[in-house]
Amino acid sequence: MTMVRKRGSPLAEQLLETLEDRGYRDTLPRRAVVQAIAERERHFTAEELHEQLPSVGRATIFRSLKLLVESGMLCRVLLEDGNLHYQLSHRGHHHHLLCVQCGNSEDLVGCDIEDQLRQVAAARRFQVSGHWLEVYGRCQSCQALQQPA
Amino acid sequence: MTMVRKRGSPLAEQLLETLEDRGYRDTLPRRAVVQAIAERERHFTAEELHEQLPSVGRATIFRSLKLLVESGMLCRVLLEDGNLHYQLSHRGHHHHLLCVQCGNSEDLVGCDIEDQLRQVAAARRFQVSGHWLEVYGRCQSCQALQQPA
DNA sequence: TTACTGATTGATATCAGGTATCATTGAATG
DNA sequence: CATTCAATGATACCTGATATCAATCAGTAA
Ligand SMILES: [Mn+2]
Ligand SMILES: [Mn+2]
Ligand SMILES: [Zn+2]
Ligand SMILES: [Zn+2]
Repeated sequence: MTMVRKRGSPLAEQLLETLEDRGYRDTLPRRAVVQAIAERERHFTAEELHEQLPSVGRATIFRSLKLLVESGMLCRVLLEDGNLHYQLSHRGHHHHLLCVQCGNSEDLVGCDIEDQLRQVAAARRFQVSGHWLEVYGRCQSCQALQQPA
Repeated sequence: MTMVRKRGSPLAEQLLETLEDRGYRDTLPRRAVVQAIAERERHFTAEELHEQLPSVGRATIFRSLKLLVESGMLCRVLLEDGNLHYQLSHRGHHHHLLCVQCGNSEDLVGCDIEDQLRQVAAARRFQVSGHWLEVYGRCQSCQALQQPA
């Protein structure tokens, strides 16, 4: 009945290493969660993850998500309907172009929204320390699918 | 035991009129909710409102909030801690400068973030239809209060 | 290898914010 | 007034998440 610690995908291993570097232990439930996340290509909810991993306690699912978000490996995505999803984060700070039709999200990096914000806020003596931005619309493929009139 | 329909503040009356123009009835619970909101200067939660108006059913509180948001008279404010608050909205689309220290929020109107977004997204063939933006930082008075070194 | 110890886990309870149901009430209209 | 359907509120329920806490296990030291 001894569970074997199997090697996960390279991405999963990398995520686990980062957690270890931060002082968190390499546990079986954690491995399962991280591996499942590493395999996902789209944003997901905590519940979806839990359905996929019924052997992992719900609390542990949420604890792992929080850990990964705090460590910058996971980002939270606010859908237009107000639901909060999670998604692997490969880069630093960025935003999302969320397609309201197919649900896909593209990362929006290197835009100068930050500088813009800082400027416009500075004019009002407001010291910007952070922000939250989600962009909703239709992705290229969804446009192509229905535009051809 | 017949409740009297009292006249509310000018702002409350104006909000109610807008609701009536949209086909919603002028009811006693609605008046109470709208009046309470009109008196608030800061963002608040549904629960806070319910505590203030225990005679109004919880469901009605939420229904009224949704109505006012849909009608553009109330805006939802996403705090940095993830909590959702509500706040009177006097103008059209705008954003908030949220002070993480005192909790106040200033409206950010007339910034060109929208155009920026549309441009940067268009370059990626993404058709922007909406967005959500909250800006966090410190307001002028909170800076003044603690900066004097 | 084994012993130790605190981090981690999962069952459970609890919470916050919000929606669905539905019998009852009451605002608007004529 | 009488009618009628929008609105209400009690209740149950739901999603997403956290608090508790005894049991377990990963990492380290012996
Ligand atoms: Mn992201
Ligand atoms: Mn606002
Ligand atoms: Zn799409
Ligand atoms: Zn402030």
